[in-house]
Amino acid sequence: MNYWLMKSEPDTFSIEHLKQRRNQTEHWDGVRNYQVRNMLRDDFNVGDQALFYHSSCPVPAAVGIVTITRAGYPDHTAFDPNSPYFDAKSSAENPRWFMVDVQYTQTFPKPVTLKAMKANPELLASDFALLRKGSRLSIMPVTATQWSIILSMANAQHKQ
DNA sequence: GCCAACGTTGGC
DNA sequence: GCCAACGTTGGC
Repeated sequence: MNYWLMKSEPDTFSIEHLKQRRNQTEHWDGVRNYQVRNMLRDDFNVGDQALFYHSSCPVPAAVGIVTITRAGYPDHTAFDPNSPYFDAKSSAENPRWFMVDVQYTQTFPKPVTLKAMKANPELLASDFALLRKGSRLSIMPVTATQWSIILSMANAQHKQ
């Protein structure tokens, strides 16, 4: 099983939105980057867990956990001419873009902010993809070590 | 295959 | 709103 970090702009789709969806589940559509596409298509497994990360907002932070309930399958928004994610070069016969399903699992008592992560020497030493200069991927892998550091940060913040 | 121009991301 | 960093596009 793998760990991931998945970015979303909370104005568009926050962890609260996910929590309110039917079955607290939603497909993660709209990825239009090949590196991320490859991860969605090839590396996501049912049961994987991901940090839900709020980006492009006042306090960028990992705000909770989601669980992967369906592995990579074609992103149908690419087939819809009315969708902002439409891509004429993607077809049902030869899909170019993929998505997974995620289910709400947990909201952290307090978000683990980007600022706090940058201030954590262990995370910095672990070469965390999120903290790499110029890192812009909307989905990135998280190691088991990084995962446990971030969860312990979430819990430590809770105890304060 | 190179690379300039352009678009996007995302923190600040 | 700014801008650094990166990805994509398309002319050559």
